[in-house]
Amino acid sequence: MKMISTDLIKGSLKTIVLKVLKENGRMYGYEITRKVEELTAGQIKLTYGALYPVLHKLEHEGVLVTESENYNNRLRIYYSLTEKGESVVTEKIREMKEFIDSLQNIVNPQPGLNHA
Amino acid sequence: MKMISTDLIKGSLKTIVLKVLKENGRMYGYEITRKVEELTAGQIKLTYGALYPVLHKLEHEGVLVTESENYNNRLRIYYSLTEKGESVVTEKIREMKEFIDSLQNIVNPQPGLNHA
DNA sequence: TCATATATGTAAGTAACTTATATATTGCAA
DNA sequence: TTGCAATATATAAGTTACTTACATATATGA
Repeated sequence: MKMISTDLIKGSLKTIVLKVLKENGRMYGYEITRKVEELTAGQIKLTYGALYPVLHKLEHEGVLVTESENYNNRLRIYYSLTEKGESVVTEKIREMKEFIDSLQNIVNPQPGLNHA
Repeated sequence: MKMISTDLIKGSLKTIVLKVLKENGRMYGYEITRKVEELTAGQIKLTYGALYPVLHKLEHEGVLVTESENYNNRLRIYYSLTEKGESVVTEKIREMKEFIDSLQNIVNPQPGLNHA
């Protein structure tokens, strides 16, 4: 099973990260990539070069907060949504659902259902 | 109803154009943007600065061919899929369907359905 | 007469990524 | 005991698919 082209995924990263955090509460970066892989049956694999900068940016914007911990001599930086983050993710998900609907109307058009 | 953020749409443009051309046969650029707007209830509006370069590129790659015509003193350049284009669009649609499935598994996770 | 719709096009700029690189520990297999 | 895969985070340089702005021209309706 071929992976999805990165061009398609590009743009969805932030929403994906936030939604996974909303579902699972506190998570660390590495864990997020694994969760996304699991949810998408390996179709979407986040790269760390994309993930960490996004997490830092979201923290800087006050959407996420961090807690550092040590597990088995390995640093883990847990991220969780702030109150602001909760409302951001709600809006992002709404938008993504509309996006999915739009794509579905294109790949699987229902004749007569849309007439502008 | 707010439009979908361009970041999300970015990456889907090529597939959208090709799929619409597959459904409707011969179309000109302006017509394509209108059709996409119609199909997505105004959610996705292609910009000409993105559309025309993509059409030219796809023509250059042998995915599309053009026929110029004059309608009401206005130039219309009709695009249609080549044989190569047909197989390209089939693959693109397959990929987009997987993408939609993946996004759906994220925004609407089904517990217990995915276990890696 | 003036805005809106129709129709195509290019050039400059942005930013969200990818790819490559860096570091360090654990655990398992050869 | 050596060496690779997995775990864990991170930055820097480069790419590219777009957006925004600009350019041109006709038809149509207010």
